[in-house]
Amino acid sequence: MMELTRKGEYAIRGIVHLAGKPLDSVCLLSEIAAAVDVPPTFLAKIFQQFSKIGLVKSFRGTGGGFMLGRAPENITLLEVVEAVEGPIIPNRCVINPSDCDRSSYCNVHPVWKQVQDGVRGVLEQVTLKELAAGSSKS
Amino acid sequence: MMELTRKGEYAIRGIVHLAGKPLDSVCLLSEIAAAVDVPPTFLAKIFQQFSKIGLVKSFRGTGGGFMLGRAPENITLLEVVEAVEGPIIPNRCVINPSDCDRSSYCNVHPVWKQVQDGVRGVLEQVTLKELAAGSSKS
DNA sequence: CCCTAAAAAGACATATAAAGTCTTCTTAGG
DNA sequence: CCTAAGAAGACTTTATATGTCTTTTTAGGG
Repeated sequence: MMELTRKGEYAIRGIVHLAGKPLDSVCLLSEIAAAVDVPPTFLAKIFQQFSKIGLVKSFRGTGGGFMLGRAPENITLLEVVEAVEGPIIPNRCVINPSDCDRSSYCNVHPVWKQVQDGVRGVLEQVTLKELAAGSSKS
Repeated sequence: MMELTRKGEYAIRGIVHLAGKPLDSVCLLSEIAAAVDVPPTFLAKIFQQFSKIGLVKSFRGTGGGFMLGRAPENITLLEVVEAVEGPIIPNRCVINPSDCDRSSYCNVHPVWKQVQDGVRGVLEQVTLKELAAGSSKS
């Protein structure tokens, strides 16, 4: 359980690759897709999601492509993962207690909250800069 | 992401209910299913999995049913969850590095390991005894 | 102004897994 | 040998993951 989907994995690979590029250099989606071995059409969807929330900037037309929306040290793994996978929710009742009609006597509830906080805490400490370090495959 | 499935949720509800019963009392599956509001046929599958690894003991025929396999303070939430959901694996490459052909230059790898350890650590600290406390709906 | 290169958007298709059901078999007690 | 349980496995249905395809929009260059 708790497994990252392909989408999440591809998302990380793709944006980490971009983060390894010189800042402000525009990068073709097709180039990224080839470099990280992800279906280009699928990666396109992912980068569109990134673009909407400003994790990356996109440029259309000739000479277009993508670049990071912020400096890599200011983008956390948590942001990347939640951008495409949605919020980290070990159990429905963590968000909306009313989803869990037994919440009044549910001792499991706080445990899931703890799991959620733990996972988010780990992912929040990691930035794209760290992840891109050493993976300079131009 | 990272969401527990229904199966996992049902599994917890069911075995926590059982843990709230007096020790060594045999409990009908149908009674448990009704009490925790889970489809009986589905819960049957879940308890069969529990039975195979000794988390519960089962008795067939007239007067049969289920009881906990061990004292509730000796069964952790981690065991329960992994029994039905499988091992906690945030990313495939955590288990088998060969699944991740870019592991040589993959800095994300240790992060997932940390997530895995964190989640397991939390779930391992919680026992059925604690979860059953206060939920004495006989 | 057109032609081409790119991303954006949305509909579509397929595959896998989750969620649940049904039927038959085995075991045990009365 | 009849009935009450759980065991086992096939089956169905639904949802989600994983893509693909087509059309549209945007921008640059001749």
